[in-house]
Amino acid sequence: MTTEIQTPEKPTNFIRNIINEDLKNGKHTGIVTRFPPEPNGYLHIGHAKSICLNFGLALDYQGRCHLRFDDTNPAKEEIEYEDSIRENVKWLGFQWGEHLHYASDYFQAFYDHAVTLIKKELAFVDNLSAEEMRAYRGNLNEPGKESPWRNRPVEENLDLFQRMRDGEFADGSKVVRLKIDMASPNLNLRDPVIFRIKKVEHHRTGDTWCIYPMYDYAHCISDSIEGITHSICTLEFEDHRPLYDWVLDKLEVPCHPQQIEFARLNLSYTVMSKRKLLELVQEKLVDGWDDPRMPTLVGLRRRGFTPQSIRAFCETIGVGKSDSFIDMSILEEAVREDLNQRAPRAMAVLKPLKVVIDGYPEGDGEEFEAANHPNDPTLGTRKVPFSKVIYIERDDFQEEPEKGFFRLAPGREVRLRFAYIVRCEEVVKDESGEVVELRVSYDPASRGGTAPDGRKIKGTIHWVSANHAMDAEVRLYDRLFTVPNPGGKNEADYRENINPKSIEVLTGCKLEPSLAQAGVDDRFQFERLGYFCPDSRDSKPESLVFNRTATLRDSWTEKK
RNA sequence: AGGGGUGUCGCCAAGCGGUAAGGCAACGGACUCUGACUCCGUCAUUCCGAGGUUCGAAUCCUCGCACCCCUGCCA
Repeated sequence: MTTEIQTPEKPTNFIRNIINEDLKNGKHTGIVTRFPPEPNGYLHIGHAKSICLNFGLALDYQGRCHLRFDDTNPAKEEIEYEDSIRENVKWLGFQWGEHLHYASDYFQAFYDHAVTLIKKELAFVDNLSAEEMRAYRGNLNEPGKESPWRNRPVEENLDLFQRMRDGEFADGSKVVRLKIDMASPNLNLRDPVIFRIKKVEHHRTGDTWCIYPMYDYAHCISDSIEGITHSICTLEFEDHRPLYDWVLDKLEVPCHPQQIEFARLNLSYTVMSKRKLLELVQEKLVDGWDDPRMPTLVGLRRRGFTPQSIRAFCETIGVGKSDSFIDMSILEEAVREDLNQRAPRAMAVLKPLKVVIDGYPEGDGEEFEAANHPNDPTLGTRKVPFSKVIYIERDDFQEEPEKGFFRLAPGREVRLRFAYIVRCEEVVKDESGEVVELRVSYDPASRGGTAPDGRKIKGTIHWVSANHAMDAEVRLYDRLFTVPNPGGKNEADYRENINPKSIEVLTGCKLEPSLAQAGVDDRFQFERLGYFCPDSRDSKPESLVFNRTATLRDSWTEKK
């Protein structure tokens, strides 16, 4: 008998294999996954991998994926993070529909199940202090010792637990622990704590609780309550799986989801830990959580990354169990691939060099019809004004052209994109010898850019008409760190490896007028330079600010 | 008395006893009004190592080696 659910012909991975098997042998008829962030920080590209995995699986197998906030520790969690997380997931293009859940929705269930465990003599209230408990736990090589409170009578445990809940005891004075095995080689099984006292107001439940469940205990029960079939988490929870299974085995719960672990994302030239990200923000080493150099989703968004490109990235890196280290260039390549297809082209001169076209009439000049995309006519065309004085990129002129350089140089011809072929006739310098202006002649017969005599013009450069140009600030972003693994073991303090050139602010850049209409979500390719977008925070109609998302590939500079 | 994982091309990653997919990178070449894009071609006789089983092993067995994770009342 074959399954009705068609197995997608996507690149396979071990998780899909498990699901396929479960569907085939009838263990499940559909799948339910979940993305369970703790609302204590901003989502980053590593979370995107998990989001794409969980929501992607649900989509492919026509199941569903829940968004569940793992809000079991009110001391660390804040409502503002929640909003950001919801928005990020939505921005990535995924929907949880009815299934927005909170671990805090299940607080009563956690409590009731703990009572059951106590009654079954599988849990007890412990008076040991945190330090004592650490001492009793043993270590990697030695077994732990049982707490002297481990064999309290059930009634006493029940009474104490009730009073913990009622707020009779101080924070830290008591916990409830499972009775598993203090000699287990798996430290997670040495009578783990499942409830602790924290007289802290919870952002959703207020002060109705002063005891809060621990992750290991809450997570498996939450999964079960929601009917999750495959509970996907990262590798460091592998050691917790026996505990996940133990709890569900001892309790009468709706179902027993299968926990599956995969390798978290490591990206070169950035850091991914919440702690380091937070430090970067707090120490003002970056401009905030949404600094375009940050690997956070808000940062990537402000930088100009599209949801599509991030999803494509997650698709291409795959899912496995071996510790992987993905090169930043893969992420960059993902945006280029997406934007190359969709971004309208425009011309912008970042480091302007004035060029006067001798023989060209003074005045308003003329307009050229420019294609918005060289390979996709459906993106239409726009008018680009041209006149006697224009700006070109300083880098597109070399007084003494190096070998292989085929742009503008004294006596050489170059094509102004969409406009005319010009020849450099004169180089004007200031007292210090710096080139400040070029005088060029132009070939009126080459209007539009093609030479009527069919002569080959190797170089085509971009330009902006001086009279029509709009001034703008352009921020050139690069990798935040100078070393591939700034958070690695061998790197001293990652702060010392921050790339001083990770942001270069250019002012007085010249943009073609059509860019004035750019909206926050618009992405452009500035021809021959890269992909850019207006800065969502700082760009104003009267003072434009653009961010560079990524450069174009450049086999010329690379070769040098 | 430690336990749990992982090792396939520079980076990811398929493969599940029948003779090493794919992507990115790299390297050639074609095309080009973006040194972009696109397009063609090349790129692991070998799968951490050593033995063994088998007609046949990356896949099974044995013994090693390397790396990652675990001693929160964090998740």
